[in-house]
Amino acid sequence: MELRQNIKIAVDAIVFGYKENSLNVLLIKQKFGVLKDQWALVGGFVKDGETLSTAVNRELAEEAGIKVSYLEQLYTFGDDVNRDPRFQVISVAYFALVNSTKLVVKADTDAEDAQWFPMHNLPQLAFDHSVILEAAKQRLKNKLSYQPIGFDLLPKEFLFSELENLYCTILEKEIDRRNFRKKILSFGIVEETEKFGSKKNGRPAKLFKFNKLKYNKLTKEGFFFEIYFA
Amino acid sequence: MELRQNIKIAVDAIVFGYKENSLNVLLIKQKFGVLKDQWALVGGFVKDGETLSTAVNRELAEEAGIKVSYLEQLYTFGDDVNRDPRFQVISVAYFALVNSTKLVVKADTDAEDAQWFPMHNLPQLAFDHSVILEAAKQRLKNKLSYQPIGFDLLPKEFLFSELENLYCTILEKEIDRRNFRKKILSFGIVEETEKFGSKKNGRPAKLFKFNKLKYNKLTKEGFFFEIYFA
DNA sequence: CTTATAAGCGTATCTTTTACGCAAAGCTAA
DNA sequence: TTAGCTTTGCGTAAAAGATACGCTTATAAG
Repeated sequence: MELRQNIKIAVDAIVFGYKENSLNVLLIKQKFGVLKDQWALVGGFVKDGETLSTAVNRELAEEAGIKVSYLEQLYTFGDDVNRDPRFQVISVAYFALVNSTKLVVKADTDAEDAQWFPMHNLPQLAFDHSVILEAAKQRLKNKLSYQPIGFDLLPKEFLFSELENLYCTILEKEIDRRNFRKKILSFGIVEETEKFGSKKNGRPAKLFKFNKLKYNKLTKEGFFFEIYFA
Repeated sequence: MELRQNIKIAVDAIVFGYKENSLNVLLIKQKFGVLKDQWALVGGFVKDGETLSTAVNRELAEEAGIKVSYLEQLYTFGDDVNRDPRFQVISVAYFALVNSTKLVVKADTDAEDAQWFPMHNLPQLAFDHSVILEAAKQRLKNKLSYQPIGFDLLPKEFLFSELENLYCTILEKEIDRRNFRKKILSFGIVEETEKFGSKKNGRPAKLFKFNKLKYNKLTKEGFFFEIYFA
């Protein structure tokens, strides 16, 4: 079969990180090529014989040297034929989260500069990357309410106030501290440890951890994680 | 920039229809080519300069001659390099619904045979199409509970019992008739008409219709459609 | 006129959500 | 040492929503 098709396929990753009440995205600035001196999402072309997953993971490793704690396909962007000025490129975007402890990226891996930007202070982005980023932000906001992905943004052990602030920050909403705690604890998938976290003032707080195994077990039994607040 | 990439990009559409307590999928059987005599999803390769949306709509028109009432991107399948035995093909799958009145497709549009199959009696499918179909079924089940897409499967005017049976059938779950009705009506997005539907026996039932405008308006104001039942 | 069948309305009970009050445990500074 | 500030952690009353049904109404068939 002969098939002349000159469409190229790329993958892009939107990597979110959370630290000190701020949601951040990982962006890279290439020193050469068309993207020279422009901030862009981590990504690149898929190689022949490579799967989509392999491609994103490779780009994440090559361009940012980062290990993500959560990764899922977001959306495939191909309704703007001129999204790349060079030629027609379809981009399969992936949504990724990293543990806040890994938020300091070793920059300049190869020929790139990787840097975290707070969501409320973004630079100009290349191509249609701001559109893709907006879609990712929406996905994050939605998923936070019906899947326990917030834990992928926090360290293994965290304070309840950190979890609560994460929800408030990302959902851009006020949540009653006491009801939030009650709801989360009622699920039985977050357990308290013996350790205490350090804070400047106030009563010392216990560290908690997410029991993923228990979550998976409960999910199989029909449990449904859900956090909605007025 | 030189870029040798021999990956081809295709679109596939999973078209669902509902009629007489049965969820159906539209499949086509090509009379020529590699797919000769095999049932497959509607789909084909994207043409140069064509957007993804344009491609699906074109395939839907060409291969099935059908107008869908709902269309959204489902997922991009590209993690199995050999999903197509000829060469590496990445498929962007779309999820579509059609109004039950259009469920009789004018077959043999060109060189194909389009036919509706009930979900519980499917033929062998080409490629990885059964995997794609399974993903679509899951999407349908999920979305039904938090978006009013059920109406896209029914005629403009429908009986409450039809809507209820649609939910029971697709969710494969028993739902209390009276509570279901109460819940749906409480949203204020389904209105009763003056007309009555025809049924063999029992008390005659009013026809209802979905007020999409009102739904959109309410959604902007923060309304959230949600139907979960134990 | 009786029976069968599905539509349509109402209500009591149980569960969940929401809105707060308040005590406990540490830090800081007078 | 103690008063004042801050954050954690627990509890509870009231409001809202979900669930489980009972019962009437309207038609067709026999």
